[in-house]
Amino acid sequence: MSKIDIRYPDDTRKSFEKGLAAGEILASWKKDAVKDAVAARLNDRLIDLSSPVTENGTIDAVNVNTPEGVGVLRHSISHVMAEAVQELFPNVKVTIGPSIEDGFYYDFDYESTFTPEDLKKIEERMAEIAAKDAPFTRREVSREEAVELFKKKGEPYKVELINDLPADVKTVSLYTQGDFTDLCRGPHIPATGKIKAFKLLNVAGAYWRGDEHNKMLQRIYGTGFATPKEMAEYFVFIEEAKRRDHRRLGKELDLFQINEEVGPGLIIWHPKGAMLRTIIEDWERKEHFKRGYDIVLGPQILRDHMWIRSGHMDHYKESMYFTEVEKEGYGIKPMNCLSHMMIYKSKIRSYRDLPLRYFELGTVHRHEKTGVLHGLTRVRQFTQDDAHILCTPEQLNSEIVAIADFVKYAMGIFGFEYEVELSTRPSNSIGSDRDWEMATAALEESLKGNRMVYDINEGDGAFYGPKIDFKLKDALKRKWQCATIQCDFALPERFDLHYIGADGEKHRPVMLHRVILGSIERFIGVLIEHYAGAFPVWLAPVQAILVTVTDSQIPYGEEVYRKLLDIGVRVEKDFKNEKLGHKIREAQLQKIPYMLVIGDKEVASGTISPRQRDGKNLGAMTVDALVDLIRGKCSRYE
RNA sequence: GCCGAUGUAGCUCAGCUGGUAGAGCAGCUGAUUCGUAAUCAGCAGGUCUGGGGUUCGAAUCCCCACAUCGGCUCCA
Repeated sequence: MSKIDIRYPDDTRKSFEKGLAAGEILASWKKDAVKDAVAARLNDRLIDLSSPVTENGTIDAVNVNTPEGVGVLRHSISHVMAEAVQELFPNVKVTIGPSIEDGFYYDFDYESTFTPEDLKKIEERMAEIAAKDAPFTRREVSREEAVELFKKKGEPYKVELINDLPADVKTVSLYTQGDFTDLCRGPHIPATGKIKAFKLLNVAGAYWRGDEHNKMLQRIYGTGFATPKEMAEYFVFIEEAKRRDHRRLGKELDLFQINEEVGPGLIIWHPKGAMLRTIIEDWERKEHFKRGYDIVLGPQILRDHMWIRSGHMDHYKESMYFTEVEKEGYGIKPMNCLSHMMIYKSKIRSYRDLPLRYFELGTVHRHEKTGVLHGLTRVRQFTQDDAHILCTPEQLNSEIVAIADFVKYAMGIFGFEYEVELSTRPSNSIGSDRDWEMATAALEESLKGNRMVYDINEGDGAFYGPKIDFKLKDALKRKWQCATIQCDFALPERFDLHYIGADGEKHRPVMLHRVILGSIERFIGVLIEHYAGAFPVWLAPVQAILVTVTDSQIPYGEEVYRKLLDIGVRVEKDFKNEKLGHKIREAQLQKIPYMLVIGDKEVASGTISPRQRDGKNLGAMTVDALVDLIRGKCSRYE
């Protein structure tokens, strides 16, 4: 037997007989190294604790309290769920079951449907399997052997998966626990006894291999944790997230409604929501002027031939609404770019004019499929903080960098963290290969030049060009695209845009489509959840509310009210015949930043006593002092 | 669009196996005039999402539509 040399994370080294199990190698390093371990990492590869180690390298334990470790645990729980499901429902066909953020799922093909009672039964069966402490065992077989095995078991999906593996894959690995064997890369926990806390959450439809042309399977979602305590904490988080849900807060704070009678995906902004939106839009206009944008406005409907020329008719028709005016077909705009290009085309442009930056708070309509609508974040009519920048190819990079800076600044203002993705050419696209390469390279170089961290999203670009997407997360960690920068060589070509260069010749400009907040509706949705409805003073639709202790202070209260309104403070009054505690509570539930208490003392001294939303009492102060306080909190945003 | 669940007063929700609808909060009226998260009493409020059907009788059972919720696909 030959020897292997092993290095541990603390740089101690040992040598072992080749083929010793990873778990044993770890155990001989530190006594408790495998106590919380669910797998091992050998040279950056995850393996089972029971896997024989046959090569030199660095080894470490993967503990269940790490993100990777809990992923292994959840993946193993999904196998246990599949075992339980097959025992309870023998004609179910298994497909795939990975771990995901916060849990796991497994997709099954089953002619009937799983009910909540079924989930309960499955859960009980899983607990029994866990109690058995059955070991997970791995074996490698040839792909032919695996195909035979799954054919015999009557598992066509598994057979399809194996058959679709690349030709150079000669063997596959199988994992067995109890009587259940699954095609799986692994690794897995040593035995089902490691499963201490799990819960099945819900059933949902999911297409086989994520393709809507394929059969719809039934996906069971669940979650699992190292300990019941961690799982309890997770459910507390879920409850908190539900309290932050913008659809709930939108109702409670009286910001907006979506009315069935009016139509799905259409937002009706109530006074407070409209105020919030106005504040954001005013801020945006100002920020755009600072950065050299021109404000423009285009019509809501444009003749069909415009959409034919742009390619929307070929590539976007099913998402558009159409209408007819005097027998002439019109398309309701789903994007703002066409009008902006017509502005560009309205006269001859010189290279000296570029870049031109046209900004519009443009309202667009998109016919979203019914199942995708979601509060403010996925709607059928929305307003974009849209701009189109027409520039020379040489100016592209600095313009993209400037936009990325703008995004960074804006997200800083609202306190958002975000992720960046570069989306490349989709299958259904217009434009030449060369233009796509140039456009993609321009975006990528700007990201790299700015040392931004980003992921690549293959084939997810717009039909006219690649894009950089900036994604924000909502309270339930769902990601929403807000800002985006799209590089477009195709539309300037289609609309024959040009400028006169220094050489006196015509040249083609490049167009950048970009939004900073994206859809204002969506952004506000995410913003509501981000602040849990407790908006900072500069954004709060109501900044302060006057509350009287008794009716006798009403005349003074009215005086203060008029003064604050006049100064421009967004103030309300609550002079109802209720006890102070009642009014404080109502203002608190409305998350108003300042409650201005007026009792006899305040009337006598010509003051108000502000109580902050956080419960802190600021004591009596003059109205002027309060105004200074509020203005101080808003100054950064003016 | 697809899969599943849900749809009762302005809001949150009860309403068992079919026997003609109930609470809390909000609203209105009155009493009370009170110092930092709910004062008391009374009143009013519903074609039980809509449309068909089964039945002597439907909020309850069946079918269809619409909407919402959770996913899938798609997407700002």
